[in-house]
Amino acid sequence: MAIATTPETIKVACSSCNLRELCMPISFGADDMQRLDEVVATRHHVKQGELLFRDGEPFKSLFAIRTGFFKTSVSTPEGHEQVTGFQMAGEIIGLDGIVTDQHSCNAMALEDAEVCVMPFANVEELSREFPVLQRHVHKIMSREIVRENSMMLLIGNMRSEERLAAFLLNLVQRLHARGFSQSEIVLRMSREEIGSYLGMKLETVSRAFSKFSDEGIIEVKQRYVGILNAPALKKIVNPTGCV
Amino acid sequence: MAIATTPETIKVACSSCNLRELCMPISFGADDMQRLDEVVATRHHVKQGELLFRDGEPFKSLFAIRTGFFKTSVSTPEGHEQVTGFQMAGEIIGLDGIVTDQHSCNAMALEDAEVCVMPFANVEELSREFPVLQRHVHKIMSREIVRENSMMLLIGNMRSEERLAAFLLNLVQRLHARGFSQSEIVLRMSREEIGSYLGMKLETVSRAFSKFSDEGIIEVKQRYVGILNAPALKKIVNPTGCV
DNA sequence: AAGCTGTTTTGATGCATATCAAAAGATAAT
DNA sequence: ATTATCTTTTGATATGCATCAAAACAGCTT
Repeated sequence: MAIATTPETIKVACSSCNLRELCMPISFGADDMQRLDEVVATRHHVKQGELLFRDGEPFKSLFAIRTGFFKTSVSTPEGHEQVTGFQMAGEIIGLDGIVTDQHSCNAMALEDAEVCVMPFANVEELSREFPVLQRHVHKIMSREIVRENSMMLLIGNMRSEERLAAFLLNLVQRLHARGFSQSEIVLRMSREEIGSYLGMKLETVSRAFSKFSDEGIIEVKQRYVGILNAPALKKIVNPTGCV
Repeated sequence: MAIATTPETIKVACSSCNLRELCMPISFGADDMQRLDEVVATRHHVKQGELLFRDGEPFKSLFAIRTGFFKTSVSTPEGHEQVTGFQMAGEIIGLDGIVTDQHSCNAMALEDAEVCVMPFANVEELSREFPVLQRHVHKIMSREIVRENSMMLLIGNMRSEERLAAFLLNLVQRLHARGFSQSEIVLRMSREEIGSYLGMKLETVSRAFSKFSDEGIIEVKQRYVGILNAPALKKIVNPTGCV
């Protein structure tokens, strides 16, 4: 199953986890809270560059990211990679494996990471018992469907600069929800990985960064990105400004 | 909620539905089978061109397509439409609405259609009672996530002709699973809708059709498409032929 | 059958992004 | 420090697809 992970087995409780608001924002009684802790079997560390799971591997568990940063990707037979998402603390990965009991994408740690291993059998069992958990699981899956809908819109309809602007805004918004700066990002992924995610080439990504930088909208220094003019970025994504 | 549908309210049982193998391929005892029938509250007819649900509308139910053909789509504020999927008999739509209790896309009937209305509260209640149904619901959502992953790969990495070839093969495969021909399709959607789905313009879709036709791979007569050389189509999608 | 409307095809041209190439800059290893 | 390796930037050019335009075609209406 999970390959390239350290065999470490720390048992830690959801009930006392500081990420619970993001990961399991559901309210239980004190007694039930102990039951909720049963969803997480163990924790695993994944080192930068290692795979948490890979395409074709048997599916057993979902993973909640505690620390670190992941990318998920699929590939053509010829080896062209398409990054399908970037995931950070509090987010759940592995949902792709449910349908066939096999994972259908790769999940690589872009920085040293720690994940909570949630055997899917546990998730389903507790979901039957606790409607609020059941609802939460459904929402997580639905959210992923909606996110991918909007990615199809982005890749299918927007131009390169709009895509990059949308990407940066989405990233900073999610980081801000985790207590990071509203205006500063340290990218965990390469230009090539951004390009793969957004359906463009790394050179095009680089050029778009340079253009935004020239226009004073952002400040770029390697993987550091400072957002100097967020409204301008938003206007690039949505020129009309309505909504 | 569901707009532009006839208020018809026919109560029909899943247990005796000829689409059950596609829609609810789960085996129950005779007694439990009656309970399963409770997922479907009513049926609705939707006329060609009408919306089953629209972006922003409150989410109450999932819909199982009994007959007919749908497209789902999202839009930019400026009004650019991105078709996110085409759905046919036996498939489930509405999953996008779960996360926010509001639909986030539009679902339009591309031909007169009939759907089974499955109030999501029923689905969740019965899922708690029947693990096999619970698992099925999870699989349906996971399948949608995996499908959208592969759409991102398609739109982000393939060229126009590869996209159209992949589209035709996918369509014919799904139709064949429903008892239709392996080599003939009557398209329910316009060139523009195909283009929107595949991230290309209607003219480009048309040119790709013409090219395939010139090469003798397919036969095109308006919305009728005959597949004359399926291996050639497959080779366009996957030139190396491995896998 | 004739006229109208919307869809599809085909052609000519333009543009955004890919591709090719090389330099500059960062990171890691010796 | 020095060299090697990988990433990023920038430039020159090519190309696939979009755009613009118009004709051909099918489906309706009268």
